[in-house]
Amino acid sequence: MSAEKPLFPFVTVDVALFTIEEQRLKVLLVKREEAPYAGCWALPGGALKPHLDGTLLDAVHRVMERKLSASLPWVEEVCTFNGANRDPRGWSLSVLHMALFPMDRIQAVAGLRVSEVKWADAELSLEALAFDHRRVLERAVQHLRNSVERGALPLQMLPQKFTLTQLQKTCEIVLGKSLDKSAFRRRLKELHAGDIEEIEGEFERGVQRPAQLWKAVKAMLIK
DNA sequence: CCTATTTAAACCAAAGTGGT
DNA sequence: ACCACTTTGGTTTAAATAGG
Repeated sequence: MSAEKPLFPFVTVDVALFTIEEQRLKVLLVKREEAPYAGCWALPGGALKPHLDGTLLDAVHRVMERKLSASLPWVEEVCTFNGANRDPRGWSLSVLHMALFPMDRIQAVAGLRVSEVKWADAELSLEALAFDHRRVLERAVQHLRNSVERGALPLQMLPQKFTLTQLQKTCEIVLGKSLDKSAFRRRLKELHAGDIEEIEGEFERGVQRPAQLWKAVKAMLIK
C-alpha cells in the first residue's frame, strides 16, 4: 500500500490512429518502455501537461509528434474512460481520440526503433494490451464503424487522389462487409455531392477501363 | 519461302449506369 | 438490395504486310 494517494485524478489522452494496409484496418500501437506494463503494447498516449498543452487536442498532437513524421490529418474525440483502478498509478481519466491516417503514407511512421511502433490489425489482434486498452480500442473501432455506417466517408485514410471504387473498398474494410456499388454511388450523390469532386482529366489506368480520380473538397470530412 | 513488324480484330476486367 | 447491362481501354491473338 502506498503512503498517500493523489488528491486529483491524472488526465491522459489516448489515440487510436487508424489506417488501411493490405486490405485491413490497422491501428498504431507502441511498446511501453516504462512501468506499469513495461514491454506491453498499448495505444499511444500520454499525460496532459498543463504547462505545454493549451487543450487536450494539443496534448494529442504533442504525443503523436514523436511517433509520426507527419501531422495528423484528422482527429476526433470519442469518449472518456475513468476510474480508480484502471491504472495502477491511481485515479485516472483518459480521453480517447480517434485519428485517421492516409494509407499511402504509412511509412511516415517514424519507427525510431521498429520494435517500438507497429501497425497492428485493429480487429484480429487478440494479444493483450496494456491497461484497459483492449476495451478502449474496441470502442474506437466501434466509433469509426458507426460513423461510416451512418454515411461518413473516411477520406482521411485515402490518398489525395482516389477512385470511387477505392473509397467504397475502404468503407467496406472499415465496416467488415461488402457494399453494393450502385447504392453506394447513389448515396454519394445524395449525401456528399459537395464533399468530393472529380479531378478533371485525371484517371487511374490499369488493365481495365480507366477510373475517374476524385479528391476531397475540404481538408476535413467525416460527417 | 521464312521471319519480322505493323494492323486489326477479338477478348477481358473493371468502371460506370440503370432497372426491378 | 440485387443484378445485369453498357462502356472503356488495355491485352492478347491473329491476320496482313513487308523485307530479305
